[in-house]
This record gives sequence, C-alpha cells and structure tokens, in this order.
Amino acid sequence: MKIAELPDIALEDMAQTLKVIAHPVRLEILLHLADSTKIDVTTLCDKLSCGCEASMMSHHLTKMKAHGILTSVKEGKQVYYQVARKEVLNLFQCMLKFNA
Amino acid sequence: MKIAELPDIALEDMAQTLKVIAHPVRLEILLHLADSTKIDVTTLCDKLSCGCEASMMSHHLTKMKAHGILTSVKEGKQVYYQVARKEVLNLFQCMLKFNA
DNA sequence: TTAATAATTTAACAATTGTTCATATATTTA
DNA sequence: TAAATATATGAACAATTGTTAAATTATTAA
Repeated sequence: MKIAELPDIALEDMAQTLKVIAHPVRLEILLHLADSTKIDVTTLCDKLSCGCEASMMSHHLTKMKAHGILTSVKEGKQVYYQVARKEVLNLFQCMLKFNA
Repeated sequence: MKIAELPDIALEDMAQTLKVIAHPVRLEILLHLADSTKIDVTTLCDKLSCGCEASMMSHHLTKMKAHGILTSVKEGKQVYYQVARKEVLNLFQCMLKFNA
C-alpha cells in the first residue's frame, strides 16, 4: 500500500497515541505484556527493571488505559492489565528495523 | 519473531525516537516526504496543511535530523530534506492497523 | 556591493508531561 | 469491625517540549 493512498489519517490522534507509548517505562510495560496475557500492578512492579513503585506504575497504566492501549479487569484485590490490541506490539518490530 | 526474543532493546532510545515522531506536524512532514524524494523548507511550508512558517518548520526539521530521522543537502539557497531510512514509514501502516 | 531570498538560530515564554508523596478507596483476612 | 493489602487519585512541583518573534547567516541576483 502506498503511503499517499492511506485513508484519512488523523494525525493528531496518531501523534497522541504515539506520545503515550513513547516513554521508556511504558514501553517496558508493553514489552512485558506482550508475553504474559495479563498481569497485576504489584507483579509488574516486581518484574520490570524500571524500579517503579505502585503509584507511579498505576499512573502509567491508567494513562495507557485511558488511551485505549490497555484494558483491565479487577479480580479481588488486584487489577489485571493486558494490551487492548496485539497490533501495538508491531511497533517494536517496526522500530527495531528502523534502528538496524 | 517472538517479542520476548527481540535483541536488547534500548528502550530509552526507542522512546526518544518515538517522542520526536509523535507530533502532528512532524508526522505530516514524514507523510509528505514518503512520496517526494526530497523537498525544501519553503515548499514544505506551502504544501502542508499545518500552516507552519519557515522558522517553525525549520525547528521541526532540525529536530528530526538531529535524531537521525531525516537527512538534508544544501543546493544553492535551499536545503532539501529527505527521510534517512524509509523504514520509519512502516510506522504509518503499523499505527493504522492499530487504530482500525 | 546592496538588496532580496532561504534557512537557521536564539532567547523568552507557554504548555504539556513526568514524578513524588500523601491520601483515599476497595477488598480481603484476622 | 479493625488491620492489612492492592490500587487509584490528587495536588504540588520539576522537567521537558512547543511556539513565537527577532536577529543571524548564507546565497544569489540586481
């Protein structure tokens, strides 16, 4: 598909979504969620190398959820997050190719 | 390729690159450069719908060049810009799929 | 060599994001 | 019900980005 023929692209929206994703901690979250179907906030804090505490992590997760990048389900005391659409993860392949 | 097996990803770098791209005017510039091999600053100002003046346009172009997203050549009075690696443009396909 | 054009740079300020910490709200367990 | 755990929220402040306008540099043309 030629770029010129791409259907109406809402550049503002696209920029906004990219801006939300363009943060090292949020990228690490996405990378982690790529492999585990769902994960709760505390476990994420433990597993990621960013050293985030629950509050900060929650801010990041809330932001990504608000922009439709993640979804969440509450089960008992924990809230489990997962990627809303696996397609976001293509971004990593995309960026790797770019950096190569 | 499984995400988990991606080679060392420098998340900071990736975030930084995405951040530079994540701006509506800069996306429009990239979209335009996708189809024309090279273009000078004044022409870009005329052709884009963002209404940027030369100074602002130059700021955006300089930033993208500084991050290796664009390159430029000077010919006479004008400076022509083009995308450094066509691979960045995959981002558009990527994001379209995401928004679909 | 002066004027005109093209692009860049700088500095100031506005606006948006990021971070921290204290507090609040559920939910479970003792 | 009280304490403990998990998450979220809000407000303050720091840091980064975005924008504007004026000044500057380089190149060409008169």
